[in-house]
Amino acid sequence: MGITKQNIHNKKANEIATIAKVFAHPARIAIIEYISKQQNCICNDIVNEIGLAQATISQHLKVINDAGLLKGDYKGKSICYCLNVTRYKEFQNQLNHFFNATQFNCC
Amino acid sequence: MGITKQNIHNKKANEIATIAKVFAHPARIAIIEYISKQQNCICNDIVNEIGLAQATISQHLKVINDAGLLKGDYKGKSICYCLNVTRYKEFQNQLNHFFNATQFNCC
DNA sequence: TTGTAATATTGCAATATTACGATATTATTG
DNA sequence: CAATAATATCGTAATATTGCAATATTACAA
Repeated sequence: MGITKQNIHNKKANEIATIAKVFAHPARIAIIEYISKQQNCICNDIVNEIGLAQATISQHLKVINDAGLLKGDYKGKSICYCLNVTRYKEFQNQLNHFFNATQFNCC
Repeated sequence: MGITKQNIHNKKANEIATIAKVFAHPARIAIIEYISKQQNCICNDIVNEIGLAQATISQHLKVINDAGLLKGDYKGKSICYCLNVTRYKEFQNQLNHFFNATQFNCC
């Protein structure tokens, strides 16, 4: 993208964009949905479910995790990935706050 | 991205991702915020405000517009861009629906 | 510890996005 | 219609994201 200019925008705009980016790929939506439905979530199941290579799934999980949306505990040889409820709600609130702050004066 | 595999995911996942993508860049957040505050919004003002080239702003506006979020009317020599309230609320609802549908059974 | 199953990381190729200068359109004004 | 101002599009370069095979880690089990 030529030169990155994300730094010219204010902090809040960057925060919203960063949150939105996590949800901006259907594979990540599918992964989040799938995790949310499981009691014990194992990555290998995700691979079978989503239809992408293990490396790719792992990469998407990293994006979700880096955003703070995951908690992972080892259960046997697998990791049980779980959604971080607090963080998740926080994201929802921040997005709603942005939406609600938008005014419609024009036209 | 190697080969695009967005088609392997279900329709709803793609819809959410498509919506999120609009908000996944700080410049677009800034543009939306700026438009929301104006009575008469002119692109040239946006250029001065955001600090990106006119062509770049126009490109971002296209993304926002293609998502159905804009209405534009010519006022004199300028276009008055306005947010499409209905569509905007629709997006907010769809995102909230997705968030609210997420369960937290695990861990 | 050694072996094994699950997950993460690395390296690389393909595709998408971002950014901008130059140029083309468009609508208004004269 | 010609000139002008505002906006869109084109072409291209830089950067980011996505995807996967191969490989490395990791945690448990034997």
